[in-house]
Amino acid sequence: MDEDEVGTVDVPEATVARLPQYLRALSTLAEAGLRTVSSEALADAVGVGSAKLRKDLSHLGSYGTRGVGYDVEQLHRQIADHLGQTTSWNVVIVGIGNLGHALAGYGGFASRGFRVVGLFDDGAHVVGEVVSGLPVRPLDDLPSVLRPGEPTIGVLAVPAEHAQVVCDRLVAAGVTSVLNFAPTVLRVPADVDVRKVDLASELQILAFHAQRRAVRSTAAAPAPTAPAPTATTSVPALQRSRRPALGATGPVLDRVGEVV
Amino acid sequence: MDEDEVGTVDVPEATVARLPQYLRALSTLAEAGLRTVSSEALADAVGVGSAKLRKDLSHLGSYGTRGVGYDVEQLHRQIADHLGQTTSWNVVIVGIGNLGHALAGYGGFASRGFRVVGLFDDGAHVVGEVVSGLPVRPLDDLPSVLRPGEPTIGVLAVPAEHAQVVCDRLVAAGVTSVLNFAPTVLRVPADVDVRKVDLASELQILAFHAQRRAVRSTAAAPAPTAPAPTATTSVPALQRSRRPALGATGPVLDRVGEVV
DNA sequence: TAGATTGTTAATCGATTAACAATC
DNA sequence: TAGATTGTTAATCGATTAACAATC
Repeated sequence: MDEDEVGTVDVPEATVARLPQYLRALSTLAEAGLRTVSSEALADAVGVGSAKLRKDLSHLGSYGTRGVGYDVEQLHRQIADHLGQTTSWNVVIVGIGNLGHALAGYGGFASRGFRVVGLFDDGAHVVGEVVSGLPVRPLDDLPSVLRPGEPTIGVLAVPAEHAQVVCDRLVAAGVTSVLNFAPTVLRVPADVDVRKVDLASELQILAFHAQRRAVRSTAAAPAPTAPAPTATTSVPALQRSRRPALGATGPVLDRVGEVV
Repeated sequence: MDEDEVGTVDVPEATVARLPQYLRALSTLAEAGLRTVSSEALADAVGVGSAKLRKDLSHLGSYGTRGVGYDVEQLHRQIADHLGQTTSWNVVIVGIGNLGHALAGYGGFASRGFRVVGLFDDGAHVVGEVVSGLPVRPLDDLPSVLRPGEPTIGVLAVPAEHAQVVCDRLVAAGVTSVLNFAPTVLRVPADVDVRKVDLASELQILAFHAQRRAVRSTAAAPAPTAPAPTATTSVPALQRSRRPALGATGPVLDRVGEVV
């Protein structure tokens, strides 16, 4: 560790993913009038351990003051710098369906320095419509909106079937950062960065854990000697689990193709 | 590894997060008429290494056939089982703003076995409105919609300021799985499972990497002996990086409170 | 039997955590 | 100086990966 310039030192991915949370917590603290904060207090506000927080900050070359803590404003600036929050980023949204619509109007983007500068869709019924103050344009207009030299993030909110094609067009137009809401794997050149948000997956993961809790609590029941007692007998739960076991409903088959 | 019953063996978190992707890929393969698939091919479709896939499946106690591969339908059933996809899950959405609206109409939920059974909001202007076929009800109606015995997932799409209060009410009503779209840390009892989706964070993480690429490519430029050449001279890029350096725009401060 | 592909082993890597010496 | 809190070290844990023996 020598140079301290932003972007010089390597920051672990897990740390990067937490930086936005720290930043947000610091904003809240600053608004509350706090000038200084300890790793303990900040970590707490974000719901992580203080050791992890300090480790994370150490990757930024951040300097707190021993015995005192961190200067809230300075640390905020430092993290914002690392996240590129000093620059305003342009965002284009492709696919103005249900979700694209919502994203176009999402206040959380603007407040963190992201400016939605273009909405795109090739559906005849949407093109031309004005959404959140911006006209929906055909995909062909992409190049005219993407100013080379201005960093632009592409948000993909199209159905899975179209995701790859649309992504290709974004890349062709010079976009190198893509946020993909379609449940598909996108193939992109090595210099393009793709992040994926899969809403249904999130529910599926929750369901996995919930089922597990349910099964566990059932499994913990003593093997019934007589015919099993009625429905949901209270059972010695293992760790977590308050819900009764799942009532079996008809099987459900996964389908492809639907999104947004 | 003895018993093979779903929910018995421990499955690593990283694996759980990939199961929905495998499931989806298997659906696609099945639709394409494939009866059998090798770990190589399936892994490929999901964008992971085949070793990782096989390791993941081994946690489920899955049995493929050496020399042959996996039976597409059987593997699909097996994973669906583990994910609790055999049961239909109820979902309630709280906060019918921009995002809640979109989620209520999101086709990707239904197709994966999630049924939206209730929409809630306390805003005078939304209550009573019908969204995607469901009436928006006041939060007080929560208990009447949540059938004890039916596993229900709560989706939080309210502004950050209200997230904790609303979450408390969900928990009080018996919800033990929460998907949180508000950029706040939720405090919940140990038996409640919370997952968070922070849309702005995703952009921030992309911005971090993009900035890094930009800085790197600039840093790789030979120290100019004469006054630096104009603007974006082509520069020996390190690995990735095609974009010019960021044009500095005014600083942007983070704010709290806005969501959805 | 020969070829293919699994399930598992062992090595490696990255992330988390607790503990503490450094230092304000 | 005494108390507080950082930044870092070292131990631990979990996840990834390559390689290969088992076996269809």
